[in-house]
Amino acid sequence: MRPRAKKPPMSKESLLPLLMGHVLAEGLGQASLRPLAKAAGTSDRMLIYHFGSKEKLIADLLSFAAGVYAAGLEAVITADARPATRAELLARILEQNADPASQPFKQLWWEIVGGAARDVPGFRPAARGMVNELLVWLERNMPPGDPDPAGGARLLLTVIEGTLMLSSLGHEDTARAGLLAGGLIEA
Amino acid sequence: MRPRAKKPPMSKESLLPLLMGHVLAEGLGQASLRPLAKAAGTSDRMLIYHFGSKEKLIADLLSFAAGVYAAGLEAVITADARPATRAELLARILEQNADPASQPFKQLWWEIVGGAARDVPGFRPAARGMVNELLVWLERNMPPGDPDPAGGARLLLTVIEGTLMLSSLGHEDTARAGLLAGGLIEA
DNA sequence: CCAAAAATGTAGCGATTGCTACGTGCGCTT
DNA sequence: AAGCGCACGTAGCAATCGCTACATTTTTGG
Repeated sequence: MRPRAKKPPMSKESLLPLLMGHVLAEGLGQASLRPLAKAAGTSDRMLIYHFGSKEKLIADLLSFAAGVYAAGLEAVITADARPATRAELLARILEQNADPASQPFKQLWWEIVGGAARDVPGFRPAARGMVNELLVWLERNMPPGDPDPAGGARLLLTVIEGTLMLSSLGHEDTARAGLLAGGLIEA
Repeated sequence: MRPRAKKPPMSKESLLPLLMGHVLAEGLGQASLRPLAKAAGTSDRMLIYHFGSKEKLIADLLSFAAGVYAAGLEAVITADARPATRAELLARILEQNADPASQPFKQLWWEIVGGAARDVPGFRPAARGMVNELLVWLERNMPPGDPDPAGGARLLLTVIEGTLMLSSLGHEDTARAGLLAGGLIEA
């Protein structure tokens, strides 16, 4: 028998992971239809056919990325025991974030933030969705007996995002020194 | 006398402010040569003539923007008296930053961060230059008698950047709640 | 089994991209 | 005055952009 071509009909759902792979690797700004299509094994013609327009495609892609991000957080939740202090929780997140494997996602994140700041059509809901996801995750995973879980989660969220940004610029040591000085992590 | 045409020969220095105006208004991603040229009252031809290539133009533009940012910080330095506590200093900066007039610059900032994270040719030095500028400014303006000015400045830098990002997404209240819970600002 | 509908390939359109080839006027030196 | 080089305008090129018209195949429903 000759090698079977992929028969399962392509759909938004089957395309989105491939498209996101290309965007993670190449960036959102350089994502034009033809390269995207090639990465997904199709043609620009079919991308428009399935998504209607590039704008809708990007919007779908961003909300898909938000879902992937949320799923990643859930995976961390059940992975290991809950940290006993805020400092431990913060350290764990930052450590996970320092993983080079999460760098493409960080790069994508800044493009999303930039788009959201300029109110590009699908960007703000995606960005807000992701930080909300992180916020409720933090709130649920605050150390037991924390005096102010809601406020503490918001504090951690803020310093996490700040550290994220500084580390994207190669300023991770600066952020770390600040967190140490603030007693937010321990040496 | 008939209306005088502009005679002073155009140069990088005279073009950069106009180019930056366009970039602040329209964004770095949409900055192609012809619109940029129109905003500066020239042609794409002359932009290439003066800057050599678009890449060099963008690099020059970013370092120019970094200079403008630094000058803005210096202006704040001499503007009023030094805050007496970290909380006051932080509050003052965040207040200045909440000014809608600084929003275009924030929008540009995320595009610079995104480019730096992806290591696009002129972006990382510009981004690092700006956060360094802010860092030394903070260090110089820490309240007198602060127990750890260096660490405190780095702590403030981190929470400032985090707050900046959250506020760009419309999450300023979340950041504020976090800073309150952390005792970094006062109600 | 046959027709309607859904899915896909091919080709191309008009616009925009960064950049260049070429010509021209203008001021400066010798 | 003759030459020369800088500063600029005009025109255009090859590549790419998002998208569409049209033809064709594949799937599905009665």
